[in-house]
Amino acid sequence: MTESAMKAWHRTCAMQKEEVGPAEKKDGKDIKIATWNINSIRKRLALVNRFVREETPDVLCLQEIKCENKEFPEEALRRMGYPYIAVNGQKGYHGVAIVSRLPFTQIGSQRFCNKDDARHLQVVFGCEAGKLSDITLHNVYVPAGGDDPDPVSNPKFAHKLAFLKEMQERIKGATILEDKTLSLLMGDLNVAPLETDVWSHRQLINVVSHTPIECAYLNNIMAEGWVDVARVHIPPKQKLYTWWSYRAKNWELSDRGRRLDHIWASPHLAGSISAIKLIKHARGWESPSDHIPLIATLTRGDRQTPRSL
DNA sequence: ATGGTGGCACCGCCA
Repeated sequence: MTESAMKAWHRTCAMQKEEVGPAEKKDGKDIKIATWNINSIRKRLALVNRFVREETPDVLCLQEIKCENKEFPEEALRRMGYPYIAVNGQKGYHGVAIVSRLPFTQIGSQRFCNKDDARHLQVVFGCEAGKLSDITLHNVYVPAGGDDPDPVSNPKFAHKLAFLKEMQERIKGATILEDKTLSLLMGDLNVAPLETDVWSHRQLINVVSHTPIECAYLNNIMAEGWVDVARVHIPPKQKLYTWWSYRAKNWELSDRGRRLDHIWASPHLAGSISAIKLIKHARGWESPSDHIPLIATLTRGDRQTPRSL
């Protein structure tokens, strides 16, 4: 681990000691921001509807929508209460979208590795003018990387590493702690960085998603100014998964999961995240996605700036 | 030790 990666990790640990936690009282000013790899939006529209009725997120980042922009079910999502919709779609593969109750002031997407893959979408939205500055939200779908963990023989793994490298260069939270940037980065990052992010560290050490090089690359991105918010709220010694393979006979019983989906915040925003929730039972819904939704609750104070670290 | 499932496209690809 590089020195800066170490610092990023210590930021996460330092926050834990402050017990920024779910004990915090809701006052109606909370914003809930969710991420979910839906594995085809058209196939699972009913599940999205169920999720938003049960959890009422204000903003929802979707990955693997697997459709072109014009096929995205915008009208249905508007009826679910999301008038603001940003889509970066692609026929058959990948594709990301952000649907929101809060208006966007900016929408954009970045290309990675000189490919036309739809793997990124960024929006800026305000949180009640004057109370908290605008938040930049990145929705990312990192390439899975194929099966062979060798970038020489497996171009998909090489692409994954190159993608992570570009992320480190181009998507920064806050490089120094004094930087008051308020940013969120969430999505399917396809890397489970901690030993407790996989069902067996020993058995997955050479399996794509948990190899040392990917974990190092992910830590290097984090070192550019991100806090792993899920691990602020859920201790790193505790097992935590967001994905269970379709191939298991009984996903729940065998419990061979991995934490591939992440919620990161820039340091000055991380302190305003009052809760992280994983909707594990969504994996057991009828015809489910292999990923579950994650929700971050952002508690807006009355102060001009959020609580700092 | 291997193969197991799923979505979309189009008869294989990607996950």
